[in-house]
Amino acid sequence: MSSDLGFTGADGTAARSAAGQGNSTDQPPTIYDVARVAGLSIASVSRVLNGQRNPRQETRERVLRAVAELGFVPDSAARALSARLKEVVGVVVRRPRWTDSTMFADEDENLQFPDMINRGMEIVAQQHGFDLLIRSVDLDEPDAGRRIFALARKSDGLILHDRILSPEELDRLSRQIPVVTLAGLPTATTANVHGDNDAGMRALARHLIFDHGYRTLSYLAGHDGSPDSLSRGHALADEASAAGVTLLTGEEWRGSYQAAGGARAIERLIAAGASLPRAIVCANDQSAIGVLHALAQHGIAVPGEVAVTGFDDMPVARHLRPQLTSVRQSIQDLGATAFETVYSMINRSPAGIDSARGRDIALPTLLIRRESCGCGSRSVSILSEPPAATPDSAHPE
Amino acid sequence: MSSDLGFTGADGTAARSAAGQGNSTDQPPTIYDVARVAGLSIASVSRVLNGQRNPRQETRERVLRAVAELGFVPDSAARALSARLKEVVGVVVRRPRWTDSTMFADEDENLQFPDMINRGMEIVAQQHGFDLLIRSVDLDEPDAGRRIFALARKSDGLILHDRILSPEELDRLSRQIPVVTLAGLPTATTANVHGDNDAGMRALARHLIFDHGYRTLSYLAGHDGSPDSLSRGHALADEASAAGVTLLTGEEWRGSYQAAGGARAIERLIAAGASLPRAIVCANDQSAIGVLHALAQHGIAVPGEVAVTGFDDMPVARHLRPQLTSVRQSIQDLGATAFETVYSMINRSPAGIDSARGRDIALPTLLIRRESCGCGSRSVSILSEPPAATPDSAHPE
DNA sequence: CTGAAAGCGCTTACAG
DNA sequence: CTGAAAGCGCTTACAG
Repeated sequence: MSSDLGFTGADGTAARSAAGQGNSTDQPPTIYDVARVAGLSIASVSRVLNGQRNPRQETRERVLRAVAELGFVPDSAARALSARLKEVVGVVVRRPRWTDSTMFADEDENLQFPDMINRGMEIVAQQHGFDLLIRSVDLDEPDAGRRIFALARKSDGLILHDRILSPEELDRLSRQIPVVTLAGLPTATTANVHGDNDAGMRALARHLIFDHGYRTLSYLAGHDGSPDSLSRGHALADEASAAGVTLLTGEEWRGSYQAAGGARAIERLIAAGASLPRAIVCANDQSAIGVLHALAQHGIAVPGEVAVTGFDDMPVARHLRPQLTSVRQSIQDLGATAFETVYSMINRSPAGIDSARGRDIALPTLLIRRESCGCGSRSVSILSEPPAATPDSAHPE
Repeated sequence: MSSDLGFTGADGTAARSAAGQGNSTDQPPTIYDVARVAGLSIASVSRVLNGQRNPRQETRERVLRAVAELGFVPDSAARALSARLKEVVGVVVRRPRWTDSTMFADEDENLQFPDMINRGMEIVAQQHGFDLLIRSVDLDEPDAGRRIFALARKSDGLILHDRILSPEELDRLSRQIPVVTLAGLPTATTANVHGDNDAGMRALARHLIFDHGYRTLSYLAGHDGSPDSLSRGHALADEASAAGVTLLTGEEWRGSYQAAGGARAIERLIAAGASLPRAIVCANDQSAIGVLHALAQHGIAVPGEVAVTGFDDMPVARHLRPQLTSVRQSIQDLGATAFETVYSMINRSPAGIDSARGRDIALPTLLIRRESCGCGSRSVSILSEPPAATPDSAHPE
């Protein structure tokens, strides 16, 4: 049991003298060293290690003993080359531009979103013996495309956080290697994973409209062209028009998914003398933080005068004053599911890859009512069930 | 210029029909495809691509054209195997145990520290065409050692955030592959990178003792055996004894580097009826957050009754009430330097590796005076220069 | 300057 | 069940 963990028997010298002269750098042992020590062929060593075609008990033991003695670990490059499996999934994150973060030094928080997703991936990846190769790419980079293709050649599959490739590039890439996006929409050859924006936003919209009775809303969007921002916006617009409620949108309501963008939008509106809606629905929590900040600066009471909501329910949301009403996504699940999806595509079965391709996987979202919408202490107008201050209300499926 | 970026000419069909039948999955082109299209040998293609032994202008052009047409990117596994360079550095992070984070849901913030270091690495890695393979390891994992050796076989070098390996394992590993630690102390075969704990803590200690005149201090340590925590503690003890000031330490002052640990320590002390020192010096900012929290719970004024300081100067430090006095480390530099160090060890020159081994690289730290030490608005007792509320005072070199 | 060939360290049909 | 051999896709001496 103890020697079974490997590396234990390694007195070192014996193994090392066999491996070579190495003074400052010992060459790690190869499968040939193991075969020699075990008195077997490298094929047998390989079979034992990979559990193929069950070898004789004695063979197995000799191999295992030699492996432990030498501390042998197969070289991944050789393994990858011959088995056509690198056990690596590449992850592409868009590097945050430092342009929008002067005002909120903690904007680093924003890193949390992709980082938390990656964390979810990593946990699952590990269970499958995979590692993640995370590469951040700058949108303005001239050869972002090349860098992603290069990453692809280091990986068995790719997960893309953002839209960086042109549709043509994405198409070519996803023909060569399994690709899963978190960026919004599947294509014929890629799968996509996303939070159920539609259901989450509809639940939130109904809560604001019917439970609180707000008649004027605005949508503070995320950055241009973000599919998440778009689908949230659509769902909200749909609910608003169905209920005959006014919804303000447009350029002046464009944010950046960052606190600074939300704050700036509010500052401009106030400077322009615009009158604010009864509730501001933000594309994400970060934007809402900026909005809360700007409103506080101008002494506008939240939720008394203007209600504010977020989306994502990041950990920080419950610590804001007032506590932020938001729509929870299980961020780690997003990552875990994205990984499971590429993994199923990678795993040999060309059937698997074809069944996953083109799929759009929506993960459940949950409306979390806190104070900033008007619930709790200073709730304003409740038409249906009493809104709870605790996270318990589910969205309609 | 436009076609120089690659991938542009790829009408696809021509290349693909050459590459194979592939319906759902196209095989990426290999160097053989490029050679065929260019009418040259694979050796020439390789030379052009790697800038070896300058080939004729025409040869170069033909290769480049074929590469662009096919969208060729070399397979990393094949490259790694034959060139003995993977262009990957493995990074081992200790996975945070979820035991200590019940009370502070935002303890995820703690992830920021290793994440920010990794970010610093990544930026530099990218400049050298390297990627980072980040693997988190659980201390309790029975075969943490094996997982790290396995990571080593996927990498050209390793950066270890924490102490996980036994000294023997670390020794064997670092003989096989360049290893840089961030964990505290170099060995004969590894290099270490760390913030200059000693200078930073001494500057802080002198500030508290001489500028503020505090005569009783305590050191709220980090988790057991942390070299950073130890050297900070030593420096503080040294300054305290030199100045004839009382320093409380010991088991009751042990924290965990996390907010919860700091809060718990204070709670216990108060519950035990212990009287608090004039200033509590915490091993890091997170601990200080917990301490501030606990003191506030008991209505103890900071810095009026008890001063509190941190270490690290995380972004959040300036947003606390009172703003936290701390010792700044450039966290990204820590990562960048760690990478530069492994990189220099990897880079062929056995001279390079031997000169880096055994080195202990200290990065400068900077005392940041804010409110929690007693500076600024409610400063208490100033013996020397007026402490500024802004980050400007340097530590003694 | 260029090409043919060996070799990197594995896995996996193919024989026996 | 096991071994000899081919092959994965590159790089790099070695000839020419």
